[in-house]
Amino acid sequence: MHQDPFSVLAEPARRNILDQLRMGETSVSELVERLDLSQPSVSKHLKVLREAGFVSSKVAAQRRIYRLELERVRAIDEWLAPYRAMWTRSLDALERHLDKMEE
Amino acid sequence: MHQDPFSVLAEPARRNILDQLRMGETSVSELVERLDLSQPSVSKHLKVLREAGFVSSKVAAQRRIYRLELERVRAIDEWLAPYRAMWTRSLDALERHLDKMEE
DNA sequence: TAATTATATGCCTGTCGGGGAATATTACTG
DNA sequence: CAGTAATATTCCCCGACAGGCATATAATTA
Repeated sequence: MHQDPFSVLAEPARRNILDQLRMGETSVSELVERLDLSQPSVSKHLKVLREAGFVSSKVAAQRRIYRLELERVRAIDEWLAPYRAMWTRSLDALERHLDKMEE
Repeated sequence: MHQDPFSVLAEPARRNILDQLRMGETSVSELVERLDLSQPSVSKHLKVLREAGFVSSKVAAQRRIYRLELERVRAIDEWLAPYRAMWTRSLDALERHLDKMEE
C-alpha cells in the first residue's frame, strides 16, 4: 500500500485536490467539477490520500465531505527542513555582506 | 522525461542521495558505498536528478563529482508554503491563547 | 418500495519506471 | 598502446499505477 507521502504527492491530480481542500472542506462532486476529472478518478485519488492520512472524511447525507489533514504535509516539510536551513543560511550570509557594504 | 520535482523525489533512493549530497560534494562510488546500492542504479538516479536540476556534476579525473543544487528543492518548498502558513497560523493562535491564560 | 443521487469499487489495459547484468565509454597510468 | 578504474548506458523483465467504463453500495426521496 502507499505509505510514502512523497509518492502520494507525485501525482499532480492529488496535489490539486489538496490545493482545493486548502480552501475548505469539499464534497467529491465539487472536486469533480472544479478539477475537471472523472468521478471515479477523484474517488480513487481521495482513497489514496485518505489512506496516507492527507485527508479525512465525514458523511453528510449521501455526500462525503473531505477535509485536509495538515499532519502529513508536515512530514514533507520535515524532510525539507535541513535544506531550507541551507538557503536561509545563505540568505543570512548575504544580509551580513550587504550590511558590511553599507558601513 | 521527468520534469516534475515531486515525482523525482518520489523515489526514496533519490532522496537518500540528496541527503548525502547535503553533507558535501560526492563521487558516484562514494554514494554507492554509503547507500549500498549498485553502481548502475546510482548512476541512473543521478541522471534523473541531474536532468531535473536537483544536482550538477563536474569532472575530476575519472570521477564525476556531484553537487546538490538547492534551487529545485525550493520548488517543493514553494508548493508547501501555503500549507506551512496554515500551521504557523494555528501556532500563532495557540500562542495568543496561552498568553491570555497567563493574564 | 421504486427511483434517484452521490460515491466507491472492480476489471481491464496500457504505460512508466526500477532493478539486474552485461557492456560501452571515458579518462588515467605504465 | 595495453590495461585498468570510474561511470554511463543498454536491454530485458516485471510490478505498480492511472484512466476509462461498468457496476456496486449507500443514503434520500417520492
